[in-house]
Amino acid sequence: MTVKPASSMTLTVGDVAVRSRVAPSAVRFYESHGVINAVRTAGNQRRFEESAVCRIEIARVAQRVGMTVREIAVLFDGLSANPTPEEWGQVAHRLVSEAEERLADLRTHLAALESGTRLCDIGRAEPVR
Amino acid sequence: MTVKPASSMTLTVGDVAVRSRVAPSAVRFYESHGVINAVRTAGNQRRFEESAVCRIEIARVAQRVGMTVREIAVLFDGLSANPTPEEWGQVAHRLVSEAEERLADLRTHLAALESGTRLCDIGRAEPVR
DNA sequence: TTCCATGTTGAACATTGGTTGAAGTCAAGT
DNA sequence: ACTTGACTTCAACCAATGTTCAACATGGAA
Repeated sequence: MTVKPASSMTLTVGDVAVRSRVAPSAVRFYESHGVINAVRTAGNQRRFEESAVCRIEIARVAQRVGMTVREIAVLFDGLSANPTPEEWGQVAHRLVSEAEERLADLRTHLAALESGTRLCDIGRAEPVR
Repeated sequence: MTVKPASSMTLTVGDVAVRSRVAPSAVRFYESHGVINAVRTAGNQRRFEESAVCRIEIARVAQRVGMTVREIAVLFDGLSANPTPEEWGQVAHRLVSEAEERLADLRTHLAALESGTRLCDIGRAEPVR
């Protein structure tokens, strides 16, 4: 049983840029940093999978929750050229887990600062007795 | 009824650096960007409130969830020199809300990408019939 | 009152995440 | 075959978030 490539590596830098609403320079930047992958044509031009668009869209929201481009590239590391919904699901899960962990850290630290032994309001003004 | 200042503006850059576990250069950086406030001694040296330590500690965890130094400075904008626990609580709440909003955005976008009309797995390989 | 650890400023450097521009190549339509 | 828009690389630049260095000032302890 064979599979049909179904539009494999057809998108140019400009195509990806338009579809993911980022500048072409950003598309090249993401490729050079391993967020997306490309093959080259005989004439040395990049060609991307449709999945590159998705990766970029995910990368943008991931950046908003504090992930670096490097971390995002690692997140996408084992992802195949044409990821299955299950693969996307795993990536999404790892991303949400990471973001939840950071939010939990935020809450923990804030709680510690507000009520812990080393609390924020030490040395505050007190009524003179 | 008067209040006792209780260590108002006594901390040097080095004191704040040690207490908040950042470099002295970072303390100066945060002051220059409005994350913390200082008064100057007659000899032009910075003096900080204890609250500066807390601001920096909050700032560090806030950065981990994607907030910029500028955004953090805005968050601290109305905060008094010696904030009450209520003021800290408000700041903490605004911070957590912002982080939750970003996490919600992340979930929304991921859900849209995974299952929406403009889904990630369009053009995927299919068995040849 | 002198010492020197710590403070000050300013500029240069580093890293991350890109954008812009120059100079040249590719490819798609006529 | 030519034109023209989109592609290529490389380098310079930008903003954010700091660090480091030089040159000089301060201030608390002996």
